[in-house]
Amino acid sequence: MIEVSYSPGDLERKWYAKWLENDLFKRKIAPDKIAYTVHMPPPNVTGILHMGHILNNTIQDVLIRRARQKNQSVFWVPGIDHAGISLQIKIEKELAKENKTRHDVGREAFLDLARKWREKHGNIILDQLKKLGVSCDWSALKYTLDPDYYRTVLAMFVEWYRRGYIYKGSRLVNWCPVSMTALSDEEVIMRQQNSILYYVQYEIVEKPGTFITVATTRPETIMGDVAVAVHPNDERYQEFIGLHCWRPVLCESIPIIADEAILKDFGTGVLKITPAHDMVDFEIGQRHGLAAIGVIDKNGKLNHLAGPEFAEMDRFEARKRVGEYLKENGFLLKEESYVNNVGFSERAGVPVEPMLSEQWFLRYPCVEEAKLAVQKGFIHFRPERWEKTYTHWLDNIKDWCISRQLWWGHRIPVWYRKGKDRNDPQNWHVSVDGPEDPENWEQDEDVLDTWFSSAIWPSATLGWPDEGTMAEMGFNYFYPTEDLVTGPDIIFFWVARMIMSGLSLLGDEEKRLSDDEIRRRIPFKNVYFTGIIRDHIGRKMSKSLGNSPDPLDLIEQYGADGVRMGLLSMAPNGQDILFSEDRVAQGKKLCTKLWNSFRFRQQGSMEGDRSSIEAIVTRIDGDSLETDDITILGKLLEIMDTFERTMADYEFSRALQILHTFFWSNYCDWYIEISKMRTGETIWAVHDLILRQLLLLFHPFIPFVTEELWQDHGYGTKFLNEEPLESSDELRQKLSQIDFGKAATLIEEIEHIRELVVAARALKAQFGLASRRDVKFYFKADSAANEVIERHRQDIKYLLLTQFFEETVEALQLPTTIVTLGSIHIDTADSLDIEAEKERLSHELKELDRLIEINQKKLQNEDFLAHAPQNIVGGARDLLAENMAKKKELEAVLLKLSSIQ
RNA sequence: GGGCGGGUAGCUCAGUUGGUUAGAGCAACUGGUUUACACCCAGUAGGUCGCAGGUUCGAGUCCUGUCCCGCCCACCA
Repeated sequence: MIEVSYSPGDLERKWYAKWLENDLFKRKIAPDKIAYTVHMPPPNVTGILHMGHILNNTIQDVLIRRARQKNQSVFWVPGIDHAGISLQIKIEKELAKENKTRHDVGREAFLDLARKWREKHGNIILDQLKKLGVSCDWSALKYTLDPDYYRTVLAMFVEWYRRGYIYKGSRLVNWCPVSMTALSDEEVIMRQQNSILYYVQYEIVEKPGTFITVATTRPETIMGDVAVAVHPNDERYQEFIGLHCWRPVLCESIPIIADEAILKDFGTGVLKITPAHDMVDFEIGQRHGLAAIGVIDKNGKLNHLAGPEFAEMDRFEARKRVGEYLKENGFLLKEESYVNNVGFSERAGVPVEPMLSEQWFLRYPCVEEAKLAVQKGFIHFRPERWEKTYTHWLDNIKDWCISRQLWWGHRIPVWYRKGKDRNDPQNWHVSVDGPEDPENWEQDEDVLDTWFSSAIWPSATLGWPDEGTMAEMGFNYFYPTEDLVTGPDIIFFWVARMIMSGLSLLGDEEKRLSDDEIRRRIPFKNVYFTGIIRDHIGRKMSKSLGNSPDPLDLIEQYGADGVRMGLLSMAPNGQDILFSEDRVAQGKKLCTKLWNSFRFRQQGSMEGDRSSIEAIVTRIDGDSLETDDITILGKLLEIMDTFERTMADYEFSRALQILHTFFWSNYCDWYIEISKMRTGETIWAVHDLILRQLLLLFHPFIPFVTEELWQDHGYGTKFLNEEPLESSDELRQKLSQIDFGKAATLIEEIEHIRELVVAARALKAQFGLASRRDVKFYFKADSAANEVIERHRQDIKYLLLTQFFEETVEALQLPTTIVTLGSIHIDTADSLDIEAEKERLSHELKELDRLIEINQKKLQNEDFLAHAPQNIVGGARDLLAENMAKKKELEAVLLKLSSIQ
């Protein structure tokens, strides 16, 4: 017997421990079964659990548990990411408290600190996930800096280097002056800024006293100007092209050139060219063979090339000072405020500095195949619209800067011969294990972008490229994986790169991959993009806003089951999610209701065998079955079908809605109430059938409470998730002794009874008699309807809480309501306010008239009759007839009322 | 500048290939402890489906235009 009240905390801890003890989540290579694999997006070691994790992992757990119910061999691979730049910043901050930099402690000591931090804090988020009930195979947990994973990442670098996709070059990259490293384009986020547009005059060398005016937001880079450019067709400046002008700061003569890239209608149409500090300028500089003068250092301060007046000055301070200098010396024509977009470092939150530096780059492999894989449906995105975003990115893809000037991460496996030119590949050694004579070499100081290491995640976690480990992990069995569940914000960072990596590396280099080969190499077949969780007014959840609830608090308060249920119910397909704690509370309510429905069940005899469907079915006596039993079972089979369909489309909240309505409205509010009138084993067996099925259907969403009820109720000896879930057809087979042939008409009959009960209750409520039990009802119906009512008379009386529900042959002078089966009168026992009643009925009559008019109009329309399909026309006719009949009844009652004065 | 998503009841959202009288939950209001459940039950009220055209016998659903809100991409200094 279960406890009186449902309290999730203890039972959730209990069952998670038991599941782990019994290796319920452990993968099994079972060739006779279909493999079903999912990779958990590895959270960062520095991460703290937020609502996004909860949603994401709940969805995965639902998919995984469903797969177990379908008797598939399941492998859910958990992991954790070393979070390169993020943890490095954290450790540096800790050092800063002691006034130290990483250079003070040295590389090895620094890495030790980071490792220790990870050991201490790195598993917190995984422990938090366990509270949610995630059923992943913890024995397969992979960390991106595990020794074998580390080697795999290096092997990936070496292989791509060997194939010619990785190269080293001096390019203008996004530089973060705070983290002191290069960043990829994806790590730069554009933000709107209120800037100042400075109009600066440059005097023409050949025409003293004549000026050309440049508009710039970055005066601090003027010292790096090597030219001034205009559009070749710009009439205003034709005479100046080919001449020179004086650079206003650090005075020097620089050429005036023409280039198509200049926009005539922006600012003055004149652009200052600073190749070392601007992407466009860099390209123009390349085209015109101009030098690049870098005046800003890696720490964001100006250097000696900016001249003694500005050297050592911070770039933003310098912007102000140069502005003042220009003003004081008469170069500044005017300044105006101006809103522009500036790239910021995602992690450090400061503007990035385009900086010329030596970096490693990846030319993406298999770009075309990656597009095809999705276009041809080998990989299916949900919602599908993300395909466009994905394809658009691939169409405009640029080489990826993969080197980072950090220490925490996978160190680039390139060695340079000591004392030789590092830029000459003759002096390079590229391998996983390094040169045999390490004393003559020094390794590249940089590490790889964290996202580079996670690009190979799906196959590396399954043992690739080591054949022994692959066999042990069951690579050929579990790869390609089935579903990936992730946020659309990392579609470029992670999803696209995993696809390209898999396509490129899981086989030899080929000019063009065949469709079969693409299918073999892709890392996953479906990508489900979740929505982003926002607060109740649509703002992104963030620490600084303090609008993000702590998931652990929620779990404490509502149980993991409640949180899972609540979150899924508020997560429509592919749209952002407005968080509402109210929904979480509702999630818990559902669990409580389920709990209480079992307490109702336990009031009945618990003698009968419940250990299987077959056992339950043998307890059913076909002759004792009533309309309500067949109806509820028929309804169950019906919703199982729609449930399956919506789940197959990954429409979780809709599927839940279907279950919820069946359980709450059909089962609890109707069937349980009706069955209170009944006795005998058959009715309890029907309850067992329904409850058993409900536990199975609900289990993937609320695993804990369903397990508790399953075990307590004796539905089986195994764990609930080891029990297969029948399809509705299989269940129908097992219930073959029940005649569902007439279920459709029975459902209609029950609908009519329900309509009658609802209407009669409403009548009772309208006259304020809801609390009274001695209210008398009369009904008037034709003979067919009378038979139906007679069959359900006891139920009706019970549901209306009345002892008196009798037939009358003529309309009575009592408050009345008209339903399909006939008219219902209520005896208010008080003297009737005839005028009020007439008004109430007239109001109802008006509504009926409106409905009648709609259908009459339709049926009088010849075009409608000619074009509309038969069932629609028939439906309109039936409806009209039904409403006409009701109207006739209503008018009869009204007439009766009018006859009494 | 380009692309995508959204605008349906006070709030959050369903509404499947156009087809019977546009739904649910929450909130509001009314009444109720009847032996599973007040984390409950019964009932009431609340909508010109952003706006304007069009196609159609029929439009929340399809087409065109338009206005808001949100996101992504993009080198106008």
